[in-house]
Amino acid sequence: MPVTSALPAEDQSLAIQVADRIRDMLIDGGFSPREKLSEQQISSQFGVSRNTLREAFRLLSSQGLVEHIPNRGAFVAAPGEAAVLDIYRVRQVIQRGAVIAAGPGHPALKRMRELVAQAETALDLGDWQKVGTLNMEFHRAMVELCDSPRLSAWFDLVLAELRLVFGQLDDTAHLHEPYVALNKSLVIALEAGRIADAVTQLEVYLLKSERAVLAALQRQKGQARKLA
Amino acid sequence: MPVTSALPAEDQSLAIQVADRIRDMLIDGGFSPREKLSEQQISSQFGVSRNTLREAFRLLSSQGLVEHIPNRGAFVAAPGEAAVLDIYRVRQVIQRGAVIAAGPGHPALKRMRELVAQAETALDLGDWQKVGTLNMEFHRAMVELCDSPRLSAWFDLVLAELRLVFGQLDDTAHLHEPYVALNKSLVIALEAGRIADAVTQLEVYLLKSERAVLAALQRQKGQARKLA
DNA sequence: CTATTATGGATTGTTCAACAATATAAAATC
DNA sequence: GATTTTATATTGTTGAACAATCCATAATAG
Repeated sequence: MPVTSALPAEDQSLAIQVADRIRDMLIDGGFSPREKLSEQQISSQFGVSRNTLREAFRLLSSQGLVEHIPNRGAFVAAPGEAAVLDIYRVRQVIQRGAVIAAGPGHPALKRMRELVAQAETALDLGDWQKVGTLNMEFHRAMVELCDSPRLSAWFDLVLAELRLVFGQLDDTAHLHEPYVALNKSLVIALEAGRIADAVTQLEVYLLKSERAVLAALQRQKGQARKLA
Repeated sequence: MPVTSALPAEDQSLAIQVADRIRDMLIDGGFSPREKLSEQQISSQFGVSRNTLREAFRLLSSQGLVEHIPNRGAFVAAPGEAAVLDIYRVRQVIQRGAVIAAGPGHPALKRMRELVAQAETALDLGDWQKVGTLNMEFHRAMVELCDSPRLSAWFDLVLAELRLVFGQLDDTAHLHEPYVALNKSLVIALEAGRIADAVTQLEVYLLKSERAVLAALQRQKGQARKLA
């Protein structure tokens, strides 16, 4: 699930390798939401120099995964409601474009079908983690319908940011569960060439998903307040 | 015309300031297309250290304006046909989304109208340079119809890359000339709420523009061959 | 006791100098 | 003339240093 540079990690700049590793840790909760990323600590932890680490921070900051405050340092980004609203606005535009661009025999479409199937089995097994990743993969594949490397690459970044939001939540377990069926229905519509139908379904999907994420975020905020 | 960080250049990290300056030079032709950007030379030229310059390169490289080849250094990106095709595919998706999202009283719409008016006067004066910038501003404003900071910011980067293509061309003079009228027509359709009409016009616009750019790029390639 | 102002310590921002690793150019060999 | 070898320059990365800035604590004034 790139976001991370495609190359085999070797013969890539150290800074990029480090950025990839940190990104992974950010996404699967290796850091706390607003945690400060100390240059000294992390550079020694990763065994690289401060300069190299700073290059990595620059990348992550330009991707919205860490917030860089001048003279204060780098912090784990904690996207709030505004960010979620914005991200779903982006998804609305781009994924609608993807659905409209969907040709019937497109390879990405086949991949979407496969991913739905895998998600269904994962759902039966109760492997929520996997359902989540597969759902993300599904939407990544959808954007590939556009056949635009730039669009796909950037959408990856947006999804990474969204995953950062998920990381802030406690009860991510059933967050993706209701959507497997919707995804399947969407694929069927696309394969049948019922574009207008698919667009409607997508809009419904995104709206539902957005609300669920916002609600979960609200709950989280409430709990955080209680603790303080 | 941001792409460049919004802040007043002061109290921003030096690396970002440098990146902004280099970006400006890249866009208005301060460097040749495939020119090598020597760390030593440029760092001394800008009066910053190599480390700081490298941070700037990382940013520009992640924005597609310079190509970073491991152990070889940074080069001015020279987007080719593939990049142009991709960029226009992106524009198709995003700007179509923008037009669809256009509410009648949206401030961005007002700005679009103003920009068209300014472009018309610039056209009369034969100020091609200005016509070009205003055209870019027009499309930037169009994307603001989405009310999405992320989308706008990223679209800026894509436009910057496109401007880099223009920088490779010799005869950019009349490249934007035919489009002022189309822009005006588009605004009128939007203000009248004729969305479907506007979408069609946009598609026509983008197709024409894409073809013109590709043709100019082809010519350029031919000339380059002749010289070699 | 509260509010404000010093003060000291820690972290970031930036530079410099060094060295290893890699690529480019030139020279030497066949 | 083609290939290998040698030299040279450039990048990749590190470590140490210092100025600038922030933060928390202590000192001071009211």
